[in-house]
Amino acid sequence: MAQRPTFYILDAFSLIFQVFHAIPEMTGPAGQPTQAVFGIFRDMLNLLRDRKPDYLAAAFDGEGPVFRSEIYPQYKANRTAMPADLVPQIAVIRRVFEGFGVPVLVVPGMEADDIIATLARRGEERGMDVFICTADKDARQLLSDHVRILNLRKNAVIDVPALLKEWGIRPDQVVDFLALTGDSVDNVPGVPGIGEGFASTFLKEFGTLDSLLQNIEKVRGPKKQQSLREHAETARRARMLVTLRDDLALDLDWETLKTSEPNVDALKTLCIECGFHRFMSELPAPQPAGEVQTWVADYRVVDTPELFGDFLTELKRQPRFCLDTETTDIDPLRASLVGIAVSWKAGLAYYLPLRGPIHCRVLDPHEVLEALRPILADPEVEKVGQNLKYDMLALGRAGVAIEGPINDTMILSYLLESGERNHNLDQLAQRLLGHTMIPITDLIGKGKKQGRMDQVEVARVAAYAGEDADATWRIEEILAPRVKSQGLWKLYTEVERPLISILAGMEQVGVGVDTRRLGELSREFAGRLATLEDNVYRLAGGPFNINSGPQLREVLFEKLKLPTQQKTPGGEQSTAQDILEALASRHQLPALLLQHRQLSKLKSTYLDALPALVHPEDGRIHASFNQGVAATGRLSSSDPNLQNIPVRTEEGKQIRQAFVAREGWRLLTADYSQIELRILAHFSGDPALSRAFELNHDIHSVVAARIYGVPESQVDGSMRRVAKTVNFGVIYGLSPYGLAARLGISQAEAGAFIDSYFREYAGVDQFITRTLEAALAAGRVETILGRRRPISGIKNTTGRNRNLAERTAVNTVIQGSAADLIKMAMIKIDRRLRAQGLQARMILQIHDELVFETPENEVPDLAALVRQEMNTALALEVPLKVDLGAGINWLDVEAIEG
DNA sequence: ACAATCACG
DNA sequence: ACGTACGTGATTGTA
Repeated sequence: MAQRPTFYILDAFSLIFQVFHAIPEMTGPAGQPTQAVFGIFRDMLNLLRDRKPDYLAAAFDGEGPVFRSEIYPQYKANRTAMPADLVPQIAVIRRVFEGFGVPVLVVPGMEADDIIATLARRGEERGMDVFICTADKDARQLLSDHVRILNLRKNAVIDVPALLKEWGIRPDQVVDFLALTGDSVDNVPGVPGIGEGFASTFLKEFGTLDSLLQNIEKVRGPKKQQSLREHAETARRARMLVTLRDDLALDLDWETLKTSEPNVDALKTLCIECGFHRFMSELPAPQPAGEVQTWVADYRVVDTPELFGDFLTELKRQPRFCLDTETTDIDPLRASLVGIAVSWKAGLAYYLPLRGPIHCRVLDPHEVLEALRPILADPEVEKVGQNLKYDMLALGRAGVAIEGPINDTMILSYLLESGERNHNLDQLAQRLLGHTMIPITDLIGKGKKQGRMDQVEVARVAAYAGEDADATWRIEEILAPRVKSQGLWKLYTEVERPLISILAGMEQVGVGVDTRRLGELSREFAGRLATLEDNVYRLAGGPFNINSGPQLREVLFEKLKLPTQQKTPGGEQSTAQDILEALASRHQLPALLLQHRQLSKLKSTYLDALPALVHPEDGRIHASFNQGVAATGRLSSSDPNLQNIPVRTEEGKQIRQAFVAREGWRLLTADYSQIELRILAHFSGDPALSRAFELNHDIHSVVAARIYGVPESQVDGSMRRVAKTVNFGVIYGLSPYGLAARLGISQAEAGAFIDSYFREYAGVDQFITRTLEAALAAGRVETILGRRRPISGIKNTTGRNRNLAERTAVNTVIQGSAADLIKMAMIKIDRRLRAQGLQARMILQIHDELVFETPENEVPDLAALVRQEMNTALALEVPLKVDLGAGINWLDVEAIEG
């Protein structure tokens, strides 16, 4: 059967508003707002690439009065004027459509919806498969066998069966459905008291709105009856408003609606104007013949002893150089060296092959490493690299250390753009040099049949590795001056840079793991899970996959008819923890599900996953501590994440028994007590808060006493719990809604607590105001050591982006300053450990906690040293407090009194 | 690849 | 009138 041609109709304003609100504020090089342009650009790229439409059109609303306003003057009256940031973007978006060759349709006095309806009908009549790209619910009345709705952002298609599933109705019932429920987006009224659920039930029973209104007496519930009687006329009128016209007299030339080649030049110009560098490489057609980006590159393979001798002579003359190691594995602690690339001048690099395919010439690894050793350790020679921690570990494994001054482009980039998650070389090269790097997949492939670097021709590895070293060198020359001129050099040289080798050391040492204990716990949990499953199936009336969201939803909300509480961002009924906890009072099943969830999470994420990550050579786990990820300045941990080992529940805690010190050694833990609240006290200078810390009082009880207005002796557990939640709220960005949700109280009550808190702690209120003012003025916030994070959206005059921006601003100052503090402590402790010649090693960092492994007899010395350095890492206006403990594993630690 | 969920600070 | 607590990473199921 012949494929039907496809016709994609874009509801321009629907898409524009959708992306405008979904994407955080963005600005182009000239400071102009660009996020809606960006979103539409991306949608167009995706649409053309993934769906390859045969026909395309974009519909805009026409100028002039709309016939619906004549039926109902308030139509769309609740729409605020278009946001000021969006207005200038519309013209640019029209250029985007133009550039991609999308015909734009506008009919005076007609809304885009009616144009779309007409296009859809006509397309269907011509035998096309029509897809309407819109977020508008009205469009659902147009659904048919060959007309569907495509949500571009979710890439989800709504068709007739999907409509039946969601609303329980046919397309011809959609207008009646919307007439009942109303449509707040267009200010179509609807019948009060009738939501989607009732509308669906009524239409299933009565078929149409008219039939329903004629049989109001048969409707169950007197209130519903009355509301229907009172608002019958409104509903009839609403139906007229939502009914789309599919009979406009459009003079269509189908030839012009055919998808045409994009105008790459025009789109490129637009990308440059808007600063969309990442799109440049995704544009379909090749570069125009005229100018060619020149990447002058001279990459030399050093594969004979003579060449290596010459290379070494040159290298020794360099005060600084860039290096990049090529290995067999992305995990440096499991990797073997394949080669080393070196550069000290833009456009020039040398590659030293150490391993390769059998027919390729390589150098003697031992000789190369021995020759490099003194240079890599030379305190006078600066080593530049991208993610040097990797090279330190990979070379460390081969017995060679990188010491002395270093310079890391990944970290430089992170300090400049802490909000960016990607500081990898490919992106930096693209952004800063306009150069597209050779993808690693060109060499080793991808997916299942991925090869290894040592099986690739030396010449090809040399081109790849040379480019890496060369690009890194060039990037350092751009970024280092920027970091200096931005006033971030001190933070770089005194905190981030020294931290690199400390983290490498922590990863290299790793942590001991008792895999037998993990196995025992896994078997124990498996047994408990089996029992739980039996009971779950019995209560559910049959077996199903408890881990499957859709299956679980069916059991809870359809089979057992439990009330649905809340939807996920994707529009599904949520089965998250708090929902199940609320449902536990109505049925036995949710409580069992919660237990099952907890145990299966612990088993799969920790008990069963950790043993696989134990290193075969030393039986320890070597996680990564990532320095360039968290936007606030925190570290993160991965492979495995050792910063989220369970501690909050009894079941979870047991897993910590499996993290052990070696024979005769101890684990020593040191955590900052209430670090974020102390930092809040420091910044706010609030006397009440500061005094509580000076007197070493229980902060949650103190706050409880003040917000309840009672003496501390009268604070009970539940008051303390409320105060604790409020305290956390202040750090995260307090709102009545959020506090109410967490405490299970009304927003009004939550608001009262917040007011009370800010009355008692006026300094905190002022700190928040100050922070927001500074954020608004500078577009960014700063931590105690001057680490910066841009706050986008803070200038929005309305809406949720603004609120999010404000919460982010306040939280970043506190969380980021705490991160600065513990980083300082790590550096000072590391120095003291070396200076005093202790054998103890720092092995973990968990945001406000450090874990060390130490010979038992060094415990007292280490404890004193750690306490002192942590307490004095930075001079704050309030005292710091550190809790210490030591034990043979991470669970059974005994407190060390200071 | 993405969404939902949940482990931690 | 909206919908949020901040910051991470891993696992699972599903498309």
